[in-house]
Parts: sequence; structure tokens; C-alpha cells
Amino acid sequence: MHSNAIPPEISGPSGGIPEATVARLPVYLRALYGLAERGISTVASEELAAAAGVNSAKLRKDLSHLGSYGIRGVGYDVDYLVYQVSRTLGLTQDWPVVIVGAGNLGRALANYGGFVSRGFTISAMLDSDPAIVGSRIARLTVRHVDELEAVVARHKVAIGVIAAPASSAQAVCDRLVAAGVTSILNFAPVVLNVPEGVDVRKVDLSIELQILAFHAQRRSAARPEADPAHGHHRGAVNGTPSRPPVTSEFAAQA
Amino acid sequence: MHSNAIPPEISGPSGGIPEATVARLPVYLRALYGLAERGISTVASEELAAAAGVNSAKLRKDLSHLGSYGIRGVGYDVDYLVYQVSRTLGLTQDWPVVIVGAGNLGRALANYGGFVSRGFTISAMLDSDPAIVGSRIARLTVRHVDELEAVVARHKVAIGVIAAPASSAQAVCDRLVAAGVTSILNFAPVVLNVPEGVDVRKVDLSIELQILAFHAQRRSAARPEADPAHGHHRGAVNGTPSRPPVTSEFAAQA
DNA sequence: CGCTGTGAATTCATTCACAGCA
DNA sequence: TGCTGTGAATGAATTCACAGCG
Repeated sequence: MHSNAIPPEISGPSGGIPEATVARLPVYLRALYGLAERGISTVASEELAAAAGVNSAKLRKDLSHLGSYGIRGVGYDVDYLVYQVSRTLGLTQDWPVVIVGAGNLGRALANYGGFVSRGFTISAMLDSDPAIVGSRIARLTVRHVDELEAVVARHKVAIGVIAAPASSAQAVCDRLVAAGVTSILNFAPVVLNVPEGVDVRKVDLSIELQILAFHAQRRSAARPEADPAHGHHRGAVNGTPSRPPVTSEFAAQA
Repeated sequence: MHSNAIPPEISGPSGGIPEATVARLPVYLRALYGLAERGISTVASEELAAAAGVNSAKLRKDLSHLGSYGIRGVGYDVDYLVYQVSRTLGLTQDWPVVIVGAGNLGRALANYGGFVSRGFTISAMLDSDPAIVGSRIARLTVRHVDELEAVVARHKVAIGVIAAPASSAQAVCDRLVAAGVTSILNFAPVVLNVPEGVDVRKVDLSIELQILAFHAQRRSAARPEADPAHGHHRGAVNGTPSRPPVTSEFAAQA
């Protein structure tokens, strides 16, 4: 069939879906919910693609990896596709999630009630600050981070969200992994070290802003008043670069 | 790689850096700051790559797009590389940022003082809720969103952060674009429509969780006690899929 | 006829492996 | 000698364009 079959993967039934496709399925799912709400029961790839912000060929190829769920000459049945995409993503079961860090960010995440939505339940919020432990956030009482192992075991938590300061993120990560959590969503601005088999995704404001800055700079460089310094190989640069005071920074305290 | 178009590109001097490389430069920069703090002044691609969580060939190729800044047989000068990467990303100038939405999320972002860090300054926080307007967050007084245009013009804001509810995100986006903002970081779970030339990046908790769920499901499917339902092509599914009550959901209120 | 599903072509990204410089 | 920088090889993702089904 498609691509090769040798990767760690067992090119199983619904197996072997390309990463890029997996990353877009949630977007399609959201678009489908939007259509369903508006009472639309059938949709062509062109429209769905527009709603999801991709081109239609890509959408069709993506969906083809899940199976042949469209109707030629017609389009896709919205409810049915919602179901198939949900099932593929593993959203037909509930995933207990633990959030570590109940600072500003942790609170924001917990309050995303409708956001985390279908498929995910916050089992507990944990923090190490005694001033925060015991407070209530989004129907939950914040518990001490020492209860992490107990919470994970009790609720069979498979997904951990790290909303802790950069300085403790790795330690939190280690505890989550040791407790058996194999999926981690990291909001702290650090590269986490994890053993094989643990899946880490990161969300990083600072990186996103820097990428935007790059493109913004690029755009404004269209103007001919270009940058003055442009020495290429070393030494050519006027004196020492000496740009960065190189202080700490890049250390968040959520 | 992201939803929106990458500027047509003039393969200029420091121009034509691949998107994938641009996305990693901030990670390298952070790793470099970490090394500098620890007093390390020179680093080989192997070590820097390890600190950044990539392999060394990729790191070298990435850096080669900025110029020839290494020393064969030795490695890279940390301070010098910090400067070159910063300059490439456009961080040697300051970028005024406006945050729209001062709910939980907006507050969390504003309080990431050390996070947003070098290169970015929050010009203003805006909200439409009269109960929030006037309150102080991270040294700033929240202003009414009607002042958006004035703030953008006054501070020459080029980057806007949308931390507003999904329901108003598009409207906020339109106003930002009309006011002249061409770089947008969107935290609301919606696909934003923008004209050509506007760069949008998104940060989406729900999508990240769903991607994690996919892989988690995949892993647990390794066990032979597989999932019960596994009907393939249509009709084969037991009765109606009828899985989703298809209510609203997926609508955040930051 | 109008749409999906998909081979084939293309573009983009990663990795290998080594020539060549400090 | 030990590293960087980079062509060449491989692999992944996107896009094209159309055969073929409902």
C-alpha cells in the first residue's frame, strides 16, 4: 500500500498514519463539529478543507489514510466522519489527565473547560506551593505534588501536563515517567529528557514569538534600508559582538 | 509548514532559510544561553545538539544556513553564536506586542515576564469585559479593546497575541490586521482567516492533547486485548455510528 | 456529472559520510 | 587530529491531475 512497512510500526489496520496527517486530524474534527452544529450533514472535501484551512487534495489524502469513508460525487457524511476521526484519534475513550503546576498557566488550562472537552478529564491539579495547595480551581482542589504517584495510579493517568516553572520541569517529568505516564505535554521552556517510549510534545510561547519575529523582520527587510552590520566570517565583525549580557532569562515561572 | 503562506521569499543573503530550520533556531538559542550561564564559551555541534535535543548533523546544517560561524576542529564560540542566531531571528531589535484578552490565559502570558524575555515588550493588554478593564496585570493596566487601533499605531505594534474566546477571535484578528499587524499568535481554537502577507501561528492545547491521545492509543493497542469495535468500511459498523451528540464544545472561554 | 481516492511528480527535510580547514 | 560544512542519498510531505465510482 502506501510508503514502506518496516518502521517500528506494525503497519496494522488503521496503522501507519503519517505524523503530519495525525497533526491535522484534530483540526478537521473541529471543523466537522462546526459544520454539524450548523446542521450540515454532508460536506465535500473542498468545503471541509476551506473550513480547516488546508487545500482539498491534502484533506482527501489525509482522510484516505483512515479508510474510504467518502461518497463519490457527494462528499462525506459529517456525523460519520466525526465518529471515524474521533475513533482514529482515540477519543472514543476517556483520557485522564493530570496537570502539574497550578500557577497562572495551570489555572488557565484548567479553566478551559470546553476546550479540553470531549475525551479528556482532569484527574487532578498538583502544585508544590503550600499557599496554593488546597485552593479550588475549576471544581478541583489543588493537591500537593507529592501525591503525584498516588493520583496517577488511582486514576490510571496516561497523560501529564507540565505547567510548572522551567526549573522544576525536568524533575516533574521524571516523576511522571516513573509513575507510568507515557504522554507528556510540556509548557515549560526546557528540552525534556525522557526514556524511549515516552511521547513529549511542547507548547512554547517564546519559540512561536521568535518565529514570528523572524518573518516580520524578513518582511520589513523588503525596504532597502537594510541592516548595517553584515560581516560574514569571524573577525570581520566590528569588534566584539558582545551583544548578549547573557543573564538568566528564559526561565519562566508560570 | 504552518497553515499560512510563507512569504514568497527572495533567496537573499541571509535569506532562504528553510522553515524547519527557523523553527529550531529558538531552541538552539535557549540551549546556548544555558551553556553561557554555565560559563562555557565554546561548544561542539555534538554537545549543542544534545542540549537542544536534535542530532548533530541537523544542527550543523541548520547553522550553515546562517553563515560559516564555526571553527573546524574546535566548535562554535557560544557568545558569538548567540549573537548570530539572535540577529537572524530579528531579536536584536525590540518587538512591541499587544495581547488581546486578559482572562486566565492572557494573564498567564503577561506574567511570563522572563519567558517572553529579550526581544519582546508587551505594549498593552486589552479586554472587552468592563470588569477586567482597568485592572493591573504585570505592571500594565488592562485597557479596553476599543483602544486597539490607537495602541497599535502608537507603539508600532507588529505582533498581536490573541488570548480571547474562540467566539471573538476572528473579529479581534480582523481588527489587528486592519490596524496593520502582520504577525499573529493565536491561542483561540479556531482557524483564522487572514489576507495574504499576514503570518499566523497557533498554539492549541486541545490539538496537542489529541495528538498525544492518538499515540497513547497506538501504544496501548500493542497489547492483544485490542479494542472491541473495529468495523471497517461503512455499513459494517454496528448500527449507526451515532457516536457524537454533536453539541457545541470546542469553544473556549480563555 | 461531480465527487473521491490515489498513483506520479514535485518539493521539502533529514541523514549520511567525508573532504578539507584550523 | 578533530571538528565543521556540505554534496549526495534517502525519506517524508505536498501537490498535481485524473481514473473511476456513486
